[in-house]
Amino acid sequence: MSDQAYSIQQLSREFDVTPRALRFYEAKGLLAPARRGTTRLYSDRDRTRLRLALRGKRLGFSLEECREIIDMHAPGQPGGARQLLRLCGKIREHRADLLQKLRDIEATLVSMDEVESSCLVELLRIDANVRKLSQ
Amino acid sequence: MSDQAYSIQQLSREFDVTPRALRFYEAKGLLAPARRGTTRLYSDRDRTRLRLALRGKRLGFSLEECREIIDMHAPGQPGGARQLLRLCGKIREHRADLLQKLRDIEATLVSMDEVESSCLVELLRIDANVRKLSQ
DNA sequence: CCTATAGTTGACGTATACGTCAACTTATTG
DNA sequence: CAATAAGTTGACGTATACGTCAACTATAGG
Repeated sequence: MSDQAYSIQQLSREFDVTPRALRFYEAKGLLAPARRGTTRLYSDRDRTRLRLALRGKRLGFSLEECREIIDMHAPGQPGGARQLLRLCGKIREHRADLLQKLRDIEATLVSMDEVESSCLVELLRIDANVRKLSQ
Repeated sequence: MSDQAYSIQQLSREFDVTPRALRFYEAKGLLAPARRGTTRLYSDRDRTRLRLALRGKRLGFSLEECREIIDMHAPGQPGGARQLLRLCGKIREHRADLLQKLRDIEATLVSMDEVESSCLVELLRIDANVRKLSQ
């Protein structure tokens, strides 16, 4: 376990986001860096949470949803049975959402393949014509 | 090919979006319904484009990106070789994006499974305790 | 000690994606 | 024909996710 601490610039460069975005994520409860004076010190935990947040964003989740998903992983108090059941429910919801996205991706990839195929066919046709004419 | 025409309400109900959203998508060039007087008449083509747009939205694409993706399918002028090559490029970009999303989904599903497992284990532990106490 | 660099907190601006009136026009029906 | 119902175009409001200053602080190096 590397117990590293990162400055806001280091982290922002590593994940290609602006310092402003990191502060915004903090305000939204996604990150909670320590402080040395007023300066933020990001831990490996923050780094992991950021990674998960950006992954969620790529999948079209809002920051609020990202926080919900990330907080599932949070190794905190497991809570009572009631909390655990709620968590399981949330997981089921988000999983259904993800499976829908999976189907959407499959379908989109298929139709992209189709478009690309007819595109290549057309290109070959044009190429054939050019060769014919320049013969 | 059903040559149906839909009112704005019909379409909005079918896809669970508001009429306002449909007008907005039209303003953004995603839809182009015919008119009877001033009233919009949506064709099956509009219906298909709407379906693709909503699919794109679920995957986190902006309406602008959705339009770009949808316009690929548009059976219009195939354009010259230059246009076709540009189209192939666009397809490659979006495909890379989708494959990244696919990896993101896989990873998220895996970690959700992990969380759910430990959640269920904890629930069983609690349940065992309860049985023990009420025995 | 002075400067350069990195960091901080407001505060306001902006792009996207609509929601929500208001005011008006058609279209249908008892 | 009068009253709903459904449609239209502005116009302004709102939530999200930051961008972009401004003004100030802290700290390390020459």
